[in-house]
Amino acid sequence: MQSSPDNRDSYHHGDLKQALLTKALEVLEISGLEKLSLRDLAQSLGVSKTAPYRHFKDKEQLLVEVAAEGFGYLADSLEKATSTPSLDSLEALNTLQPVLEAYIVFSQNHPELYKIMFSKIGYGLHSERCKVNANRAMGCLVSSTLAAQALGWKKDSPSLPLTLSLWSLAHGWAGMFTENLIPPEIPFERDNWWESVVTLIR
Amino acid sequence: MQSSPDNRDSYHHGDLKQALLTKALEVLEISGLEKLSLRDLAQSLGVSKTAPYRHFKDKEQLLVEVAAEGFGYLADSLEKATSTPSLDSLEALNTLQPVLEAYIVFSQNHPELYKIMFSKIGYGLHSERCKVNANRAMGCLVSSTLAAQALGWKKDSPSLPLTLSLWSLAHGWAGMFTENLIPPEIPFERDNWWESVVTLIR
DNA sequence: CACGAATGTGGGCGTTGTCAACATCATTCC
DNA sequence: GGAATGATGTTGACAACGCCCACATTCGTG
Repeated sequence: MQSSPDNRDSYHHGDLKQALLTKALEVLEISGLEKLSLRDLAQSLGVSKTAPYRHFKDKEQLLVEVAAEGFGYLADSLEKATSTPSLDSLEALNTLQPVLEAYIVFSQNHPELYKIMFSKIGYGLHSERCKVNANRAMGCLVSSTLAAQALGWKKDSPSLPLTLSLWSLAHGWAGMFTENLIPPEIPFERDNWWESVVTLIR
Repeated sequence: MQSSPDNRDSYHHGDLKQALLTKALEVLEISGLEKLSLRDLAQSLGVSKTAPYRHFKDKEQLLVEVAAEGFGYLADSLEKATSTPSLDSLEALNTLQPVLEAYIVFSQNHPELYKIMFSKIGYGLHSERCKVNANRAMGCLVSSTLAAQALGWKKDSPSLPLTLSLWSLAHGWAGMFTENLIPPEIPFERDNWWESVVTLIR
Protein backbone atom coordinates (compact mmCIF):
# COMPACT_ATOMS: atom_id res chain seq x y z
CA MET A 1 0.00 0.00 0.00
CA GLN A 2 2.77 2.35 0.96
CA SER A 3 5.02 3.32 -1.89
CA SER A 4 8.01 4.77 -0.13
CA PRO A 5 11.00 4.04 -2.33
CA ASP A 6 13.49 2.49 0.04
CA ASN A 7 12.13 1.17 3.31
CA ARG A 8 9.47 -1.43 3.20
CA ASP A 9 7.47 -3.24 5.80
CA SER A 10 5.11 -5.28 3.71
CA TYR A 11 6.02 -8.17 1.47
CA HIS A 12 4.81 -6.28 -1.57
CA HIS A 13 6.38 -3.04 -2.60
CA GLY A 14 3.35 -1.17 -3.75
CA ASP A 15 4.61 0.58 -6.83
CA LEU A 16 7.80 -1.17 -7.79
CA LYS A 17 7.50 -0.58 -11.50
CA GLN A 18 7.43 3.19 -11.26
CA ALA A 19 10.09 3.12 -8.55
CA LEU A 20 12.36 1.14 -10.85
CA LEU A 21 11.85 3.59 -13.68
CA THR A 22 12.59 6.68 -11.63
CA LYS A 23 15.56 5.03 -9.95
CA ALA A 24 16.86 4.03 -13.36
CA LEU A 25 16.57 7.63 -14.53
CA GLU A 26 18.46 8.72 -11.46
CA VAL A 27 21.32 6.22 -11.85
CA LEU A 28 21.45 7.07 -15.52
CA GLU A 29 22.02 10.76 -14.94
CA ILE A 30 24.46 10.27 -12.11
CA SER A 31 26.51 7.27 -13.16
CA GLY A 32 25.67 6.61 -16.79
CA LEU A 33 24.32 3.68 -18.73
CA GLU A 34 27.35 1.46 -18.15
CA LYS A 35 26.75 1.44 -14.43
CA LEU A 36 23.08 0.63 -14.68
CA SER A 37 22.36 -2.93 -13.60
CA LEU A 38 19.03 -4.50 -12.78
CA ARG A 39 20.49 -6.10 -9.68
CA ASP A 40 21.74 -2.81 -8.27
CA LEU A 41 18.44 -1.18 -9.10
CA ALA A 42 16.59 -3.88 -7.22
CA GLN A 43 18.92 -3.83 -4.26
CA SER A 44 18.83 -0.07 -3.90
CA LEU A 45 15.05 -0.32 -3.74
CA GLY A 46 15.33 -2.95 -1.03
CA VAL A 47 13.93 -5.70 -3.17
CA SER A 48 15.33 -8.98 -4.39
CA LYS A 49 17.37 -9.19 -7.56
CA THR A 50 14.73 -10.84 -9.72
CA ALA A 51 11.80 -8.75 -8.61
CA PRO A 52 12.15 -6.42 -11.62
CA TYR A 53 11.30 -9.33 -13.90
CA ARG A 54 7.74 -9.20 -12.68
CA HIS A 55 7.41 -5.81 -14.35
CA PHE A 56 9.86 -5.92 -17.27
CA LYS A 57 10.51 -8.83 -19.56
CA ASP A 58 14.08 -7.71 -20.09
CA LYS A 59 16.66 -5.16 -19.23
CA GLU A 60 15.97 -3.81 -22.70
CA GLN A 61 12.27 -3.44 -21.94
CA LEU A 62 13.18 -1.35 -18.91
CA LEU A 63 15.34 0.82 -21.11
CA VAL A 64 12.59 1.14 -23.69
CA GLU A 65 10.19 2.45 -21.07
CA VAL A 66 12.86 4.79 -19.78
CA ALA A 67 13.27 6.07 -23.31
CA ALA A 68 9.53 6.56 -23.59
CA GLU A 69 9.63 8.72 -20.48
CA GLY A 70 12.54 10.61 -22.01
CA PHE A 71 10.61 11.33 -25.16
CA GLY A 72 7.85 12.66 -22.96
CA TYR A 73 10.22 15.12 -21.30
CA LEU A 74 11.63 16.13 -24.65
CA ALA A 75 8.20 16.75 -26.09
CA ASP A 76 7.26 18.81 -23.04
CA SER A 77 10.36 20.97 -23.46
CA LEU A 78 9.78 21.51 -27.14
CA GLU A 79 6.13 22.33 -26.66
CA LYS A 80 6.94 24.88 -24.01
CA ALA A 81 9.56 26.43 -26.26
CA THR A 82 7.17 26.52 -29.17
CA SER A 83 4.48 28.28 -27.24
CA THR A 84 6.85 30.87 -25.79
CA PRO A 85 6.78 33.92 -28.03
CA SER A 86 10.22 34.89 -29.29
CA LEU A 87 11.54 38.36 -28.68
CA ASP A 88 11.51 39.54 -32.24
CA SER A 89 8.92 37.27 -33.68
CA LEU A 90 8.85 39.10 -36.95
CA GLU A 91 12.26 37.77 -37.84
CA ALA A 92 11.62 34.33 -39.27
CA LEU A 93 14.72 32.68 -37.88
CA ASN A 94 13.84 33.82 -34.40
CA THR A 95 10.83 31.60 -34.68
CA LEU A 96 13.06 28.61 -35.18
CA GLN A 97 15.57 29.35 -32.50
CA PRO A 98 13.65 28.49 -29.31
CA VAL A 99 12.70 24.98 -30.39
CA LEU A 100 16.15 24.07 -31.61
CA GLU A 101 17.63 25.60 -28.50
CA ALA A 102 15.32 23.54 -26.33
CA TYR A 103 16.34 20.44 -28.23
CA ILE A 104 20.03 21.07 -27.72
CA VAL A 105 19.59 22.01 -24.10
CA PHE A 106 17.68 18.80 -23.44
CA SER A 107 20.43 16.71 -24.96
CA GLN A 108 23.01 18.49 -22.85
CA ASN A 109 21.03 18.21 -19.64
CA HIS A 110 20.31 14.51 -20.08
CA PRO A 111 23.08 13.14 -22.24
CA GLU A 112 22.76 9.51 -21.17
CA LEU A 113 19.01 9.53 -21.49
CA TYR A 114 19.30 11.15 -24.89
CA LYS A 115 21.71 8.44 -25.96
CA ILE A 116 19.30 5.71 -24.96
CA MET A 117 16.41 7.42 -26.68
CA PHE A 118 18.20 7.68 -29.99
CA SER A 119 20.53 4.70 -29.93
CA LYS A 120 18.15 1.85 -29.28
CA ILE A 121 17.48 0.56 -32.74
CA GLY A 122 13.84 0.69 -33.67
CA TYR A 123 12.75 2.26 -30.42
CA GLY A 124 9.52 3.18 -32.12
CA LEU A 125 8.81 -0.40 -32.99
CA HIS A 126 8.94 -1.59 -29.41
CA SER A 127 6.84 0.95 -27.61
CA GLU A 128 3.76 2.84 -28.55
CA ARG A 129 4.47 5.48 -25.92
CA CYS A 130 7.83 6.17 -27.52
CA LYS A 131 6.24 6.69 -30.86
CA VAL A 132 3.50 8.94 -29.52
CA ASN A 133 5.86 11.19 -27.61
CA ALA A 134 8.41 11.29 -30.38
CA ASN A 135 5.68 12.34 -32.77
CA ARG A 136 4.63 15.00 -30.32
CA ALA A 137 8.19 16.32 -30.29
CA MET A 138 8.41 16.25 -34.04
CA GLY A 139 5.13 18.10 -34.29
CA CYS A 140 6.84 21.04 -32.61
CA LEU A 141 9.54 21.04 -35.24
CA VAL A 142 6.95 20.89 -37.97
CA SER A 143 4.91 23.79 -36.69
CA SER A 144 7.99 25.91 -36.05
CA THR A 145 9.10 25.27 -39.59
CA LEU A 146 5.71 26.30 -40.90
CA ALA A 147 5.74 29.42 -38.77
CA ALA A 148 9.14 30.43 -40.07
CA GLN A 149 8.06 29.81 -43.62
CA ALA A 150 4.99 31.92 -43.06
CA LEU A 151 7.34 34.75 -42.16
CA GLY A 152 9.20 34.36 -45.39
CA TRP A 153 12.00 31.93 -44.58
CA LYS A 154 12.37 29.60 -47.57
CA LYS A 155 8.75 30.30 -48.23
CA ASP A 156 8.40 28.24 -51.35
CA SER A 157 10.28 25.12 -50.26
CA PRO A 158 8.45 21.93 -49.32
CA SER A 159 8.07 21.82 -45.55
CA LEU A 160 8.67 18.18 -44.72
CA PRO A 161 12.22 18.01 -46.09
CA LEU A 162 12.97 21.25 -44.33
CA THR A 163 11.77 19.88 -41.03
CA LEU A 164 13.71 16.66 -41.43
CA SER A 165 16.87 18.52 -42.27
CA LEU A 166 16.40 20.82 -39.31
CA TRP A 167 15.88 17.87 -37.06
CA SER A 168 19.02 16.25 -38.44
CA LEU A 169 20.90 19.45 -37.84
CA ALA A 170 19.78 19.65 -34.24
CA HIS A 171 20.41 15.95 -33.73
CA GLY A 172 23.86 16.39 -35.19
CA TRP A 173 24.76 19.27 -32.91
CA ALA A 174 23.42 17.34 -29.96
CA GLY A 175 25.81 14.55 -30.82
CA MET A 176 28.68 16.99 -31.22
CA PHE A 177 28.18 18.13 -27.67
CA THR A 178 27.20 14.97 -25.85
CA GLU A 179 30.00 12.98 -27.48
CA ASN A 180 32.55 15.74 -27.21
CA LEU A 181 33.23 15.57 -30.90
CA ILE A 182 34.57 19.04 -31.49
CA PRO A 183 38.36 18.98 -31.33
CA PRO A 184 39.46 21.11 -28.38
CA GLU A 185 42.09 22.92 -30.43
CA ILE A 186 39.39 24.40 -32.61
CA PRO A 187 38.37 27.91 -31.54
CA PHE A 188 34.69 27.31 -30.97
CA GLU A 189 32.46 27.89 -27.98
CA ARG A 190 29.36 25.83 -27.32
CA ASP A 191 27.17 28.88 -27.02
CA ASN A 192 27.94 29.85 -30.57
CA TRP A 193 26.15 26.92 -32.10
CA TRP A 194 23.11 29.00 -33.02
CA GLU A 195 25.20 31.56 -34.88
CA SER A 196 26.76 28.71 -36.80
CA VAL A 197 23.37 27.33 -37.68
CA VAL A 198 22.17 30.71 -38.79
CA THR A 199 25.05 31.19 -41.18
CA LEU A 200 24.21 27.84 -42.72
CA ILE A 201 20.45 28.02 -43.08
CA ARG A 202 19.81 31.72 -43.49
CA MET B 1 55.52 -17.04 -38.02
CA GLN B 2 52.46 -17.91 -39.99
CA SER B 3 49.58 -15.56 -39.49
CA SER B 4 46.66 -17.50 -40.85
CA PRO B 5 43.64 -16.43 -38.86
CA ASP B 6 42.25 -19.71 -37.59
CA ASN B 7 44.57 -22.70 -37.67
CA ARG B 8 47.78 -22.52 -35.81
CA ASP B 9 50.68 -24.89 -35.38
CA SER B 10 53.09 -22.84 -33.33
CA TYR B 11 52.64 -21.74 -29.78
CA HIS B 12 52.73 -18.12 -30.83
CA HIS B 13 50.19 -16.72 -33.18
CA GLY B 14 52.39 -14.42 -35.18
CA ASP B 15 50.18 -11.41 -35.56
CA LEU B 16 47.46 -11.77 -32.99
CA LYS B 17 46.94 -8.07 -32.48
CA GLN B 18 46.03 -7.34 -36.08
CA ALA B 19 44.03 -10.56 -36.29
CA LEU B 20 42.00 -9.47 -33.28
CA LEU B 21 41.32 -6.09 -34.82
CA THR B 22 40.15 -7.43 -38.17
CA LYS B 23 38.10 -10.16 -36.53
CA ALA B 24 36.52 -7.54 -34.30
CA LEU B 25 35.63 -5.48 -37.35
CA GLU B 26 34.08 -8.56 -38.91
CA VAL B 27 32.01 -9.53 -35.89
CA LEU B 28 30.98 -5.93 -35.55
CA GLU B 29 29.55 -5.68 -39.03
CA ILE B 30 27.90 -9.08 -38.92
CA SER B 31 26.57 -9.36 -35.39
CA GLY B 32 26.87 -5.93 -33.86
CA LEU B 33 28.57 -4.48 -30.82
CA GLU B 34 26.42 -6.32 -28.31
CA LYS B 35 27.67 -9.67 -29.53
CA LEU B 36 31.33 -8.70 -29.44
CA SER B 37 33.17 -10.42 -26.59
CA LEU B 38 36.88 -10.74 -26.07
CA ARG B 39 36.48 -14.41 -25.21
CA ASP B 40 34.67 -15.21 -28.43
CA LEU B 41 37.18 -13.22 -30.39
CA ALA B 42 40.01 -15.18 -28.84
CA GLN B 43 38.34 -18.52 -29.30
CA SER B 44 37.46 -17.91 -32.93
CA LEU B 45 41.12 -17.17 -33.51
CA GLY B 46 42.06 -20.43 -31.83
CA VAL B 47 43.72 -18.76 -28.91
CA SER B 48 43.05 -18.79 -25.19
CA LYS B 49 40.62 -16.40 -23.61
CA THR B 50 43.18 -14.15 -21.97
CA ALA B 51 45.58 -13.87 -24.86
CA PRO B 52 44.06 -10.58 -26.05
CA TYR B 53 45.20 -8.95 -22.83
CA ARG B 54 48.79 -9.18 -24.06
CA HIS B 55 47.86 -6.68 -26.76
CA PHE B 56 45.07 -4.61 -25.30
CA LYS B 57 44.82 -3.33 -21.77
CA ASP B 58 41.06 -3.43 -21.90
CA LYS B 59 38.09 -4.26 -24.01
CA GLU B 60 37.75 -0.51 -24.37
CA GLN B 61 41.28 -0.20 -25.70
CA LEU B 62 40.43 -2.75 -28.37
CA LEU B 63 37.39 -0.69 -29.29
CA VAL B 64 39.44 2.47 -29.37
CA GLU B 65 41.83 0.97 -31.87
CA VAL B 66 38.94 -0.34 -33.89
CA ALA B 67 37.56 3.17 -33.95
CA ALA B 68 40.92 4.51 -35.05
CA GLU B 69 40.84 2.12 -37.99
CA GLY B 70 37.29 3.28 -38.73
CA PHE B 71 38.35 6.90 -38.81
CA GLY B 72 41.04 5.87 -41.27
CA TYR B 73 38.44 4.33 -43.59
CA LEU B 74 36.22 7.37 -43.24
CA ALA B 75 39.04 9.74 -44.06
CA ASP B 76 39.96 7.64 -47.08
CA SER B 77 36.40 7.79 -48.37
CA LEU B 78 36.09 11.51 -47.87
CA GLU B 79 39.44 12.20 -49.50
CA LYS B 80 38.51 10.16 -52.50
CA ALA B 81 35.19 11.97 -52.74
CA THR B 82 36.88 15.33 -52.41
CA SER B 83 39.33 14.66 -55.20
CA THR B 84 36.68 13.35 -57.57
CA PRO B 85 35.51 16.23 -59.75
CA SER B 86 31.78 16.76 -59.59
CA LEU B 87 29.70 16.75 -62.73
CA ASP B 88 28.80 20.36 -62.74
CA SER B 89 31.59 21.81 -60.71
CA LEU B 90 30.58 25.33 -61.43
CA GLU B 91 27.53 24.96 -59.29
CA ALA B 92 28.75 25.60 -55.75
CA LEU B 93 26.49 23.08 -54.02
CA ASN B 94 27.70 20.34 -56.32
CA THR B 95 31.08 20.82 -54.74
CA LEU B 96 29.65 19.96 -51.36
CA GLN B 97 27.58 17.00 -52.40
CA PRO B 98 30.23 14.29 -52.94
CA VAL B 99 31.84 14.67 -49.51
CA LEU B 100 28.59 14.70 -47.63
CA GLU B 101 27.36 11.80 -49.72
CA ALA B 102 30.50 9.83 -48.90
CA TYR B 103 29.98 10.59 -45.22
CA ILE B 104 26.42 9.32 -45.24
CA VAL B 105 27.28 6.27 -47.31
CA PHE B 106 30.03 5.34 -44.89
CA SER B 107 27.69 5.55 -41.93
CA GLN B 108 25.18 3.37 -43.73
CA ASN B 109 27.73 0.79 -44.81
CA HIS B 110 29.29 0.46 -41.37
CA PRO B 111 26.62 1.46 -38.87
CA GLU B 112 28.07 -0.36 -35.88
CA LEU B 113 31.56 0.88 -36.54
CA TYR B 114 30.21 4.38 -36.98
CA LYS B 115 28.45 4.11 -33.66
CA ILE B 116 31.64 3.10 -31.89
CA MET B 117 33.61 5.86 -33.53
CA PHE B 118 31.22 8.56 -32.42
CA SER B 119 29.80 7.17 -29.20
CA LYS B 120 32.93 6.45 -27.21
CA ILE B 121 33.24 9.54 -25.09
CA GLY B 122 36.48 11.36 -25.62
CA TYR B 123 37.66 9.01 -28.36
CA GLY B 124 40.18 11.64 -29.33
CA LEU B 125 41.64 11.73 -25.86
CA HIS B 126 42.51 8.07 -25.82
CA SER B 127 44.18 7.55 -29.15
CA GLU B 128 46.43 9.69 -31.25
CA ARG B 129 45.55 7.71 -34.36
CA CYS B 130 41.88 8.51 -33.85
CA LYS B 131 42.63 12.18 -33.64
CA VAL B 132 44.88 12.18 -36.68
CA ASN B 133 42.42 10.36 -38.89
CA ALA B 134 39.46 12.32 -37.62
CA ASN B 135 41.30 15.53 -38.42
CA ARG B 136 42.07 14.17 -41.85
CA ALA B 137 38.36 13.58 -42.38
CA MET B 138 37.46 17.01 -41.12
CA GLY B 139 40.05 18.52 -43.42
CA CYS B 140 37.98 17.27 -46.34
CA LEU B 141 34.93 19.02 -45.00
CA VAL B 142 36.89 22.20 -44.53
CA SER B 143 38.32 22.26 -48.03
CA SER B 144 34.98 21.41 -49.59
CA THR B 145 33.42 24.26 -47.70
CA LEU B 146 36.10 26.62 -48.90
CA ALA B 147 35.66 25.39 -52.47
CA ALA B 148 31.94 25.99 -52.34
CA GLN B 149 32.46 29.43 -50.91
CA ALA B 150 34.93 30.24 -53.65
CA LEU B 151 32.14 29.50 -56.10
CA GLY B 152 29.85 31.94 -54.38
CA TRP B 153 27.99 29.86 -51.81
CA LYS B 154 27.66 31.98 -48.65
CA LYS B 155 30.80 33.67 -49.81
CA ASP B 156 31.08 36.17 -46.98
CA SER B 157 30.32 33.90 -44.06
CA PRO B 158 33.04 32.66 -41.73
CA SER B 159 34.16 29.22 -42.83
CA LEU B 160 34.67 27.38 -39.60
CA PRO B 161 31.10 27.71 -38.32
CA LEU B 162 29.89 26.69 -41.75
CA THR B 163 32.01 23.56 -41.70
CA LEU B 164 30.94 22.62 -38.20
CA SER B 165 27.29 23.07 -39.06
CA LEU B 166 27.72 21.02 -42.21
CA TRP B 167 29.39 18.28 -40.23
CA SER B 168 26.58 18.36 -37.70
CA LEU B 169 24.09 18.14 -40.49
CA ALA B 170 25.79 15.11 -41.98
CA HIS B 171 26.23 13.54 -38.57
CA GLY B 172 22.58 14.13 -37.87
CA TRP B 173 21.43 12.49 -41.08
CA ALA B 174 23.75 9.60 -40.42
CA GLY B 175 22.04 9.08 -37.09
CA MET B 176 18.63 9.34 -38.70
CA PHE B 177 19.48 6.43 -40.94
CA THR B 178 21.57 4.19 -38.73
CA GLU B 179 19.13 4.49 -35.85
CA ASN B 180 16.05 4.25 -38.03
CA LEU B 181 14.73 7.49 -36.62
CA ILE B 182 12.47 8.57 -39.43
CA PRO B 183 8.93 7.41 -38.70
CA PRO B 184 7.91 4.92 -41.38
CA GLU B 185 4.56 6.59 -41.95
CA ILE B 186 6.32 9.71 -43.20
CA PRO B 187 6.59 9.87 -46.98
CA PHE B 188 10.34 10.12 -47.28
CA GLU B 189 12.88 8.05 -49.16
CA ARG B 190 16.46 7.73 -48.02
CA ASP B 191 17.81 8.77 -51.38
CA ASN B 192 16.14 12.13 -51.05
CA TRP B 193 18.30 13.29 -48.19
CA TRP B 194 20.45 15.46 -50.45
CA GLU B 195 17.47 17.29 -51.87
CA SER B 196 16.36 17.97 -48.32
CA VAL B 197 19.75 19.31 -47.42
CA VAL B 198 19.80 21.52 -50.46
CA THR B 199 16.49 23.12 -49.63
CA LEU B 200 17.86 23.92 -46.20
CA ILE B 201 21.30 25.28 -47.00
CA ARG B 202 20.88 26.78 -50.43
C1' DC C 1 73.90 -20.82 -24.97
C1' DA C 2 71.72 -18.27 -21.44
C1' DC C 3 68.64 -14.99 -19.99
C1' DG C 4 65.07 -11.59 -20.06
C1' DA C 5 61.15 -9.91 -22.60
C1' DA C 6 57.27 -10.95 -25.23
C1' DT C 7 53.52 -13.80 -25.80
C1' DG C 8 50.13 -17.54 -24.81
C1' DT C 9 47.67 -20.84 -21.14
C1' DG C 10 44.74 -22.37 -17.38
C1' DG C 11 42.33 -21.49 -13.30
C1' DG C 12 39.73 -18.56 -10.78
C1' DC C 13 37.04 -14.40 -8.99
C1' DG C 14 33.25 -11.15 -9.03
C1' DT C 15 29.46 -9.22 -11.61
C1' DT C 16 25.69 -9.58 -14.49
C1' DG C 17 21.25 -11.10 -16.99
C1' DT C 18 18.07 -14.59 -16.76
C1' DC C 19 15.45 -18.77 -15.53
C1' DA C 20 12.83 -22.06 -12.49
C1' DA C 21 10.68 -23.33 -8.28
C1' DC C 22 8.68 -21.66 -4.40
C1' DA C 23 6.54 -18.14 -0.98
C1' DT C 24 3.40 -14.44 0.12
C1' DC C 25 -0.23 -11.40 -0.67
C1' DA C 26 -4.62 -9.49 -2.69
C1' DT C 27 -8.91 -10.34 -5.04
C1' DT C 28 -12.77 -12.61 -6.37
C1' DC C 29 -16.21 -16.02 -6.43
C1' DC C 30 -18.87 -19.73 -4.23
C1' DG D 1 -16.01 -16.64 5.43
C1' DG D 2 -12.95 -19.53 3.07
C1' DA D 3 -10.80 -21.40 -1.01
C1' DA D 4 -9.01 -20.71 -5.59
C1' DT D 5 -6.34 -17.78 -8.60
C1' DG D 6 -3.31 -14.46 -10.29
C1' DA D 7 -0.05 -10.90 -9.16
C1' DT D 8 4.04 -10.01 -6.94
C1' DG D 9 8.40 -11.01 -4.39
C1' DT D 10 12.30 -14.53 -2.90
C1' DT D 11 15.90 -17.93 -3.23
C1' DG D 12 19.07 -20.60 -5.71
C1' DA D 13 21.30 -21.61 -9.70
C1' DC D 14 23.49 -21.23 -14.31
C1' DA D 15 26.15 -19.42 -18.09
C1' DA D 16 28.61 -15.63 -20.06
C1' DC D 17 31.59 -12.11 -19.48
C1' DG D 18 35.71 -8.91 -18.16
C1' DC D 19 39.65 -9.33 -15.85
C1' DC D 20 43.55 -10.89 -12.69
C1' DC D 21 47.05 -14.21 -11.36
C1' DA D 22 50.65 -17.68 -11.60
C1' DC D 23 52.78 -20.34 -14.85
C1' DA D 24 54.46 -22.09 -19.62
C1' DT D 25 56.50 -21.39 -24.04
C1' DT D 26 58.94 -18.99 -27.39
C1' DC D 27 61.79 -15.26 -29.40
C1' DG D 28 65.47 -12.13 -29.63
C1' DT D 29 69.74 -10.67 -28.15
C1' DG D 30 73.98 -10.57 -25.50
